[in-house]
Amino acid sequence: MKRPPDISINRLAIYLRFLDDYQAEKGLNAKINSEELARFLDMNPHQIRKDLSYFGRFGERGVGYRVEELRERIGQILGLNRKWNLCICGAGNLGSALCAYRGFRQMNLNIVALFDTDSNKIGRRIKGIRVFSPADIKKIVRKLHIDIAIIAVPLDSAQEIANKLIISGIRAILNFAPIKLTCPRHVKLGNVDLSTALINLTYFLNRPR
Amino acid sequence: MKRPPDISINRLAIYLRFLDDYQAEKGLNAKINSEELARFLDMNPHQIRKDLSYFGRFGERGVGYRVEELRERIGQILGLNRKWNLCICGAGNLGSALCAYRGFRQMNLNIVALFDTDSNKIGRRIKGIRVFSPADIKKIVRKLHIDIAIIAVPLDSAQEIANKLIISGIRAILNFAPIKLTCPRHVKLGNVDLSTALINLTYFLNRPR
DNA sequence: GGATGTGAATGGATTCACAGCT
DNA sequence: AGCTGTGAATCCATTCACATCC
Repeated sequence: MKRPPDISINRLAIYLRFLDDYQAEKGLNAKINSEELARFLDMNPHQIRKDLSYFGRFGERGVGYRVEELRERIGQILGLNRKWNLCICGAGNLGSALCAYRGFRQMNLNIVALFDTDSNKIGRRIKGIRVFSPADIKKIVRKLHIDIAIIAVPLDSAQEIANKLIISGIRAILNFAPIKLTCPRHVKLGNVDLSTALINLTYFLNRPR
Repeated sequence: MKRPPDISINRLAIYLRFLDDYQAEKGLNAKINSEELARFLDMNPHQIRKDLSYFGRFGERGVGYRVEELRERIGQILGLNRKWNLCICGAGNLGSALCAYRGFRQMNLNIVALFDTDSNKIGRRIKGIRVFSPADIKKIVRKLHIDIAIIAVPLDSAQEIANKLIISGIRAILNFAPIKLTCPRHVKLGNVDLSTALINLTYFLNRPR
């Protein structure tokens, strides 16, 4: 059995979200097979089975998957059966949007602090989340046991904030600024670029047909 | 010469953004070769040359690339040498954040309308962008010649809004709601999922090391 | 000489097809 | 009988190596 590709891990998250909804609708004893699941998610059933096979055996041959069990086990694999504490750096629109994002809470991802340089915001709450000064990153990360930081600050301050996070002992950073951050090996770095998806569309619209 | 893979197109956008900045710093006659470019972007120079080769010839052998020319031609390929009109459906935090996102304006992507069901917002402006009722989507899309719509509404109303956009004659949709939208072939659909990137991190943190 | 551009080789991911279980 | 789980086959992307041209 080979090491699962990153992209399979992404897809597990998609399966999990669907199974949550499906179970909410169909109840605790719901069953589903790879073909139905594929139809719902507009995917290939072979791929779903292959993705799962990297992590173990989850179904009953001749029957399919018990939704509750599959949900539980994917949660375990993704580390979503425990709570994670997150902070968001940058209390602008993007930071606020992420604070309010329902998908996080549902996945056991709890935002416990915001950081912003704006002294009008420091000490107040946004979406119920307390705003701190970036000068206090180290203190707060330790005190609140923050595992993951999200960088939602402007381009120019992204690396500076990242450095503060790194010395605070954070374990992972998700960066929304359109820049390649440099980061030591022991801090896991993820990136989201909001504009590339859009530029893909302009490319397709621009092509002569 | 084969059809360029989608992922090469994404990378062109990354090259373009870098070249914009690089030219701003180094001036109109700047030159760069694939090795330097790769170093800046933390990539492999072979990959950069391969990506470019799908679309034509851009450099001078023995010299490298003239930044201005490369910038111009990548812009052409991606359709970013013309303006695009966008609308954003959902004037919540995410919609507002996207309105304020500097990266769009810089790439000739102009947000010209917001749509929201909240009657307190309709008729007002957010970040300088006028808010309209979703009932007026068809009228406004045509009047303002909107090419691309961004869906930043809650999960439950995403498909409904998508349907309105589809009948309005929109050409492309970028969906931020965590759901697979159904969409006719002639409307190009892109998806951005904010939580998968995060869940990738929890997976890595969760793995025994 | 020196860097591009590109076929060929390698490495990964997806799809297939069927053995293996229930 | 029927669906999972998985090696093998295919397909696609990345990396390499060098012929090519300024």
